[in-house]
Amino acid sequence: MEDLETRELRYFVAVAEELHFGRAAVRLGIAQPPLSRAIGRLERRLGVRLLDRNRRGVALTDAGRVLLREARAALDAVAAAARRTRRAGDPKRPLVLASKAGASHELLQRLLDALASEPGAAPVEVLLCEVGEQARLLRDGRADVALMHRPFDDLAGFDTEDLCVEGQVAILPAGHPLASRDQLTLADVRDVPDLPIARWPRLDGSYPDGPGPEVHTQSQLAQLVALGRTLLVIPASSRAWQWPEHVAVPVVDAPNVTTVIAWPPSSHSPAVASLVRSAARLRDTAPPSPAGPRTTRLRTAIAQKD
Amino acid sequence: MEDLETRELRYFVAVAEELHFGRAAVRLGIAQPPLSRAIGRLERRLGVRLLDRNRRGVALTDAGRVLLREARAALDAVAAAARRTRRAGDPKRPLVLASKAGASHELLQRLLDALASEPGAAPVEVLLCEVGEQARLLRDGRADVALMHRPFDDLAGFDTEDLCVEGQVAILPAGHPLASRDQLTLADVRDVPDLPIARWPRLDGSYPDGPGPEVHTQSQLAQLVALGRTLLVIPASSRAWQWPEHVAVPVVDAPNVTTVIAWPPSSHSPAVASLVRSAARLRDTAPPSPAGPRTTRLRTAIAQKD
DNA sequence: ACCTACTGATACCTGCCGGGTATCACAGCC
DNA sequence: GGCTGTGATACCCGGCAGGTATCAGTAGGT
Repeated sequence: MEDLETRELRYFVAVAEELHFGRAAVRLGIAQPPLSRAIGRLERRLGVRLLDRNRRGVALTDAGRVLLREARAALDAVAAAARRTRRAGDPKRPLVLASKAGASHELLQRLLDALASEPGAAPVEVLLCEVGEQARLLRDGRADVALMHRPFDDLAGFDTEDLCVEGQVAILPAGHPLASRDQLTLADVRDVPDLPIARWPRLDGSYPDGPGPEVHTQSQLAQLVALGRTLLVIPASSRAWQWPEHVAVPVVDAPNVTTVIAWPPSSHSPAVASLVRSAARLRDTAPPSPAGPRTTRLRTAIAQKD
Repeated sequence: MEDLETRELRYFVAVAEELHFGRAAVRLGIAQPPLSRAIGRLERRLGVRLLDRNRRGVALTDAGRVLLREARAALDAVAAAARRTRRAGDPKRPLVLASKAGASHELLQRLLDALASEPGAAPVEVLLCEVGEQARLLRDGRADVALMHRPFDDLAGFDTEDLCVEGQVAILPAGHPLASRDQLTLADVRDVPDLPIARWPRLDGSYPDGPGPEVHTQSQLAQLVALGRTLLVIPASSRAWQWPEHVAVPVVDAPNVTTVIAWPPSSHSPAVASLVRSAARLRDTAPPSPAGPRTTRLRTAIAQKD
């Protein structure tokens, strides 16, 4: 019943992701036989079958799926331990704040300004990342704190503080008929035949079925909109998407999006606590649009550049 | 930069807790020299000094304190991975529900009754534990779901759903003057000279200073109250404490206590989700105290399956 | 049916590293 | 100064991780 080693977990994750011992071994930089042995020993020690080795390839069992999820979390925790310890030893470590590239730009700007003007605040390093990447950065210790968006991002396992609430806009190619409307509903933008919703890859890299184009970066998507191939519904403050060729139209019945500041619950760092306090103070004293209370709806119709 | 092994983390935690290489080695069942080497290698790999080896013993550095906290979390995550995987392989595994012994007894009773009468529900095993133990049981995979109490328990890192809100009562020895009152305030019960508040051990086993008796189990404390040596302020539904020699008097200005059902955010198990749904349904249909203030927030955000 | 290609499992060897014993170096303390 | 107790160092040994070579089963092409 002695507990698992991280090496075994890494090996299992590699095999479970590749579903192929040979490729997994290459990825791990070892030969295939030791990998087979390690997985076999893991199954023996856990007393559970993790993989179905059928004809031509490998499939995960139910227990294997559980271990894949748990092992990823455990490996993240181990990596976070190493990273946070290294950074704790660095006397003038900056705090790392992760934010989705292009999202909540004004909020981030004001937050950084406020921190810069505060005398005792620790320096902050900003890490701009792709959609959904913040959670992993927080979990494995590469970031100390992150700006995330409810209900889009998975906030499970983090402590959070709401910062602001805003509506959503549809981003359309400028020439499209819908672009001339001054407001839309979800029904209007759902199933527009010539503007199918784009598809993002799943964790395993595969794409869901559907008519829309396949994308994996924000720039791709923004360009596809400009080309008149798809449309988006995003929070009003997202800036990276909005090209001159785009038109933003408020979607009145889309669910509101809350920008939150999130941090790992294990964090007892005073620097993180003080950053969160600064962010909350910012929210309470300087609402982004005048006359708004804490939950200001910033539905400012985005000015079309020129 | 290759990542840490769980063995190294276990070794470090042992040393950090014992603050003594020899004793830590005994606890780990190895000799002292390999332990020194392992810690030394860990420090070299992390590039950080973890321990101050001064004259006569060892002290943690700041980085060491960070690693101690992170390593415990990581080891829990690894242990949870093993436990949950084993249980996933067991076809007729019961769900494990952890609850503080003696707390929320009626709620627990009704929950179990409701589950027993539900046709498709998985069997539930109840794990009664000491104060504050639920969080660790959830974190390291020994429990799937737990009843916890805000603001007493640390809910950081778990998903929760509120179940009920209740006031608090003071538990007094029957003969005491205060016991004849029909209600009290916090000012009444604070600093009663002959009934000082009891002291619980900290994580490291030491006790805070103060006049009250030292306790580490609920039964001890209940008996001390019966003996007229201390008093308690606890949620009204806590039953384990209430002996015939006790009198419970409502404390009108004590903060309300919310009983919540909590589960690890990684849990995508449909069995856990259905149990939480049952608990929420129970709350919404059969309030524990008629006309009592209760929260009817149904925020079913349970992730469904993998 | 054959052969072939490709899969993961097995056999066996080797070198490294984790763990053991013996000892050292250093500090406090009678 | 010796004594005691600490962690570090030196050195040896055995087990296990990792390598190569090979086997074994299955799908597919002919």
